[in-house]
Order: sequence, then structure tokens, then C-alpha cells
Amino acid sequence: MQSRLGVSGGGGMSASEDEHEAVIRELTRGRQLTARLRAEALRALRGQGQAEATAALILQEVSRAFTVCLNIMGSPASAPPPPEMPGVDAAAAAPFSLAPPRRNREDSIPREQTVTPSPHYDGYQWRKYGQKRITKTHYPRCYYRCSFHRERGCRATKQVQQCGGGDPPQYLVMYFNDHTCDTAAWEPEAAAGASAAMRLDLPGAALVAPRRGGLLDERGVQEEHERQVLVSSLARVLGGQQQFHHQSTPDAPAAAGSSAAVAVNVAQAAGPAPVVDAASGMPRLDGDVVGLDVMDYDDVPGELCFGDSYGLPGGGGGLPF
DNA sequence: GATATTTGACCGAC
DNA sequence: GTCGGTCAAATATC
Repeated sequence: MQSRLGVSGGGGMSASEDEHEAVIRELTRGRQLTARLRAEALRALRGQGQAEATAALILQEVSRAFTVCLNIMGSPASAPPPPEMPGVDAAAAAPFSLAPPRRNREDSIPREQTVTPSPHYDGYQWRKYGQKRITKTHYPRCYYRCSFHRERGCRATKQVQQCGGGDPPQYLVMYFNDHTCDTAAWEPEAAAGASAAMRLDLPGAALVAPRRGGLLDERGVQEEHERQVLVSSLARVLGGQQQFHHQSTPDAPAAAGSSAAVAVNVAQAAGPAPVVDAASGMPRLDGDVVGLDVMDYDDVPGELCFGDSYGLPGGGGGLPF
């Protein structure tokens, strides 16, 4: 993967290459700081239902924006984050005593780990290939691999395990291996467009839209709407922060600004911005504005992840193990 | 018929 | 021997 700056830089160690490295450095730092902020926010908002879920999703989007930027910049840092599980609220994950994978193979080390109420939608398509009841845990673990595993040999996998019966329920999602399904034909513009379309329902999203209908599609549509609202809101928030940031600390690192700019662009491409609350100045996320309750988990069954046969409350039947 | 999901069995790591 | 990850046949869905 080639960086745009790298391509345009010409030969030799130039000033633009220094800039390139500096941008990568700051983006990496921004991603790490976002991970810390996420952990702190989840800890502070624990048990606060919608606020907790909204914060988790927004900060997940921020983190993803940094990753996308790092990908575009062709940074090695865009591959596996450090093994300290930056996206994880350790305190949130700890009560569920999820030990790291015992196998010492490289493949068994999660490249990313996160706790989210919405484990299904992360911009990629996954196929479930297994489920296992894990000892000393209340919920089974589901195993997914990239839908392009067969046709493109993509080795990316993820594991999803419900880690709490709260409202909304939280899921621990662990990612293994990097996606190779979209790098073979990688072109920055095309890839960025595809990525945005994939996540924001722009033309091109059909390329990765679930083939099957029914519950899966409804779920995907709902989560897609949620994502649009949240990304748009985030873009507005970050856009405001960017302005403030530039006014207050003009010589500060550009990472946050870069990410914000990307997020703003993506959000603008996604359509109209959400209504901003006159009192707080913050985007309104309520369903009245966008015709959707962003976090109306009353309509999301507990077995969203694990299916009817898992015997979770409301699912009926016993555990299959 | 094609594709996705379920689930018991198998295998490797500890 | 136990546990967790993956396989693959059976089943479900479109």
C-alpha cells in the first residue's frame, strides 16, 4: 500500500517524507489516546445504558478514523496495535474473566479487542463458523471469519462473546489477523470510497451488503442508521473541536485535526448533518430527529448475537452444550 | 440450488 | 486430561 504523500514526495529523504513520518506518528498517538479515552469513558458511564452505548460507539468511530488514516498513510502502525489491548476497558472486561487465548501461536493473539453493545457491524462482513461454550463464563463465544476467507484467502477472524447481561448487553469482540481481502486491489481513492460507502450506505455499499434478507437485513439496516447518525454527530463534534484546537494551540500536533477532517468529510458525504440541540450545542441523537431511536435496545433481542437456539433469556431452549 | 448457520466432533496447545 | 479453536455434515433460509 502506498501513501499519497509518499507517492508525491519524489526521490530521496525529503521534507515531505519527514512530514509523512510526523503525520503517522501523530495519528498513532491519536489512536492510542482515543483508546485511553474510550476506556475512561466506558468506566465513567458504566451502567448508564444509552449514554454508555453511545460513547462506546462514537469513540469506536474515532479510533477507526485514525486507523483508516494510518492505512491511507501506509503506516506499519495501521497493522496490529500494541498488545495492551488499547480498545479495551480492562475494568469492563475483567469481571467476565476472559483469559487471553491459551494457544501461543501468533494467530491467537488478538490484534484488536473491544467491548461494544453492537458487535456485528464493524465495516466488514463476517461468516460464523463456530460457537463454543467457554468454561467459567455465562455466555458462549461465537467465531467468525471474513466472508472473503475462501475466495480471497482473507485470514481475518473475530470472536464475539457477550460479557454482561446489562441493558444494553455488552459484547467483547476480539479481532485476529489482518484483512487481506481488500488490500490486493487497494487504491487509496477507491478503497477510501469503498470504505466510506460500505459504512455509510453510499453507492457501492451493495457490494458488501448482506445477501440474505429477513432478520439479518433488518438488523444491518438498523445498525447502519445508527452508525450514520453517530458518525455524523461525531464529525460535528470533532469539527468544532478542530476549530477550537487550532485557535488555542496552533502548534499542537495535527493528528486530531487530520482525523476530524476525515471524519467531517465522511460525514458530509453521508448526507445531512443531524439537528444540533440549541441548548447544549451538541447533536441530537434522539429518534425524533432522524426517525430512529439510536439506542432503542428494547427492540434488539438479547440473542442478537447468539441466535434463538442458545437459550438466552427470551430465546427458549437450553444451551447446545 | 446457493449460501449461511448450527452444532457435534476432532485436533492441537497447555 | 482439559480447554479452546476449527472443521464439516446437517439444517435453515432465500
